Amino acid sequence: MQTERRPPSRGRRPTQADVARLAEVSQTVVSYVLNDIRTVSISSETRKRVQDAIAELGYVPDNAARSLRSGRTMTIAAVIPDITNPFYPDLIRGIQNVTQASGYDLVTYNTDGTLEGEQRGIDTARRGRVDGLILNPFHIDPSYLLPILTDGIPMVINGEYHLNAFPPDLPLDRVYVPGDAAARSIVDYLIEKGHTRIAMIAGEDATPPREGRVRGYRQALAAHHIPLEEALIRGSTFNEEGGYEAMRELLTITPRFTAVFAANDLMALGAFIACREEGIRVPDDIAIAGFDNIPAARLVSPALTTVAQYPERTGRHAAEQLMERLSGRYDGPTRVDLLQHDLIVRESA
Amino acid sequence: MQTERRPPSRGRRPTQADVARLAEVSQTVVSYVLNDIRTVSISSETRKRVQDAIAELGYVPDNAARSLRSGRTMTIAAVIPDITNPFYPDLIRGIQNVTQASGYDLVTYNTDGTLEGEQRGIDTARRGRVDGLILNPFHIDPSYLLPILTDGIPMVINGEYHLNAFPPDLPLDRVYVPGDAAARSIVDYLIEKGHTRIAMIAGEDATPPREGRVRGYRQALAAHHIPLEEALIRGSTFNEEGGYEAMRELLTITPRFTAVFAANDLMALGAFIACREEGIRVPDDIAIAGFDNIPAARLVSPALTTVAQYPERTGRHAAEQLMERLSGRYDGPTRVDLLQHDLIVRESA
DNA sequence: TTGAAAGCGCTAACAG
DNA sequence: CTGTTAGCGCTTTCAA
Repeated sequence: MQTERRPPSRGRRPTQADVARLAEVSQTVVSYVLNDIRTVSISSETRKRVQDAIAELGYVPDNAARSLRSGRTMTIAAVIPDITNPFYPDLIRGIQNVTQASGYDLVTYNTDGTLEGEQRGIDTARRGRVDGLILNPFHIDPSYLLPILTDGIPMVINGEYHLNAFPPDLPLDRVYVPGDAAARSIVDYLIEKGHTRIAMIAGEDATPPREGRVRGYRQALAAHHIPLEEALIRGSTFNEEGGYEAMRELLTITPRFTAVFAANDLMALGAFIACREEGIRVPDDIAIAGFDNIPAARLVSPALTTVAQYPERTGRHAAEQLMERLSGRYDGPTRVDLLQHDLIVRESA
Repeated sequence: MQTERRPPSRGRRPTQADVARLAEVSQTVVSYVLNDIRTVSISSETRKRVQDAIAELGYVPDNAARSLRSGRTMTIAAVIPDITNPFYPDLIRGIQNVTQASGYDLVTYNTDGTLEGEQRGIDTARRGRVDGLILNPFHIDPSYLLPILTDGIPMVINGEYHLNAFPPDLPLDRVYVPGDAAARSIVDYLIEKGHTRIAMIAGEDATPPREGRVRGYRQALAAHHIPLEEALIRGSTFNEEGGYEAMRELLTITPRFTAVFAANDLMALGAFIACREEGIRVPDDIAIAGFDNIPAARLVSPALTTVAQYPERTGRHAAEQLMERLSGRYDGPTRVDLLQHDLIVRESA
């Protein structure tokens, strides 16, 4: 019985049943051939008949049916804040390099750095029954993740997200560059270069990257007995506009600071633009340092001094952790892997 | 009967049947409440009982089952060559802006500019029964797309892909910047600045963007009676490395040309690097022009002269065309929309 | 206003 | 080596 009304122009796609009919075998055999099951053996003659029928009909398996039945989707989801920040495409590419090799599909959710976006990404992921998740959470409450983990869906979190209250036996792993240590290394560098009044363009309020990097900034100042001026720390969105706005506001402060540390490169580039508009020379009047080492960092003028992260490697690592969980090769407690970062001295500071 | 073996750690997720049991209604009613069907009316008391049960169990609908039954996935796919080229994240963002507003999910497939990647993206999309596709094809044979279109799955193609042989009544639309006109505008500009020997870094062989832009380059030279030197046209991949390699090869040619037109900005930036290494001044010794106007273009030094495309707008437009098809608001013949481009003169040429 | 029942296309246990 | 059969979770028709 054909109970539902189909959209008018959509022709019916061939199913395994159609293939079976044409090849004069049962539907089961079609499934066997398709999935290359080795617990049963199919005569090569039958296999050929099936394959011919598949080709003739242009049959393509239906993933919805397949995953409904098998409970697996062969898909993992990556939830990231901003695809237009060059950091994330590299991360995605790293993830994809390993998921693809394992036959997994990757779907990407862009949250725009909002709580709603994160919820939507995670919800949709859950509804879509993805087999695993890679998350860059900014705002989501950890409790939101718990049901997914207890369902047994493995997850890798990239970033210094606070979920210490979680039991250790969940299928959860973590990878991140320690933001405080990395920030300390670059602020230390600025201090060594003689700067004592160093502003910070901190990024969006109450987000893990901001918090780690601000902590490092504070630590570096404290270690050198430089008094902290809260007014020199400026929030903004993590993009070029945010950096531009923050810099404009900072430039109204007198007497003027001599260096700025921006919590990411995009914001540092925005600060460049603000300086250019004001006729402020970088690094002579104000030194500017960034964070991430996006490809543009070495191409701008002056080339940007920054802390390198390795997003492609990060993505690969996160995906590998996930694949180990998915394949059952690892089934232990939460792993926490700290990733490499490097101070990259160029011209801007 | 529970015939299959579940992955050990995965707890069973609540289903509509569980909700129904708890709320003491039939499963049907749960579905009604969930989908807010208005052809039937549910008493507000029943509705409340159902909603409470949903909350209590943390029920989340299963998309695989839903789309298996309904034939709709509420998902569209975008197939793009290279997520790390800043052009594409902007395109994606534009697409997402409109799909999200219509309640559609977006999944992105990265092809790495390969035929296999395109096939994989399209196949997976088809298997996954996405409701629509936005494609940036480089290599795929048009015949590969035909069964999808005749199945009634609408598609928007971004780029000057040759499928003139297609019947006009397929659910297919096209949006693109005419590569030849855009390339002509910038090569014309170079010629007006006095350049007569202009090299071209053309990008990957036999791809639509390359072909359109090379055509424009040839047209501009011809219009000014400048003889074409094939040796000055150099292929490469559409990224920074490709531009770098191509430029190094071009620089071995004597006597040297005075300007280069790169078929995208990433390649132009690679050419910058090659020049820097050789101590060649831009634009004094060699002028360099790009294509795309990626964000980095105005930040590099010298700032890059280029042709602006508007990927965010392009994505939005493509997605709107698709949504019109999907909603039935449009059901006519193929639409072809040409998009705006602008010559952006900066410092590099 | 509610419920029963069919069945989307597929996998996998089991029987032959 | 091949077939029969149940049922994944859901939407939708039809009946009450």
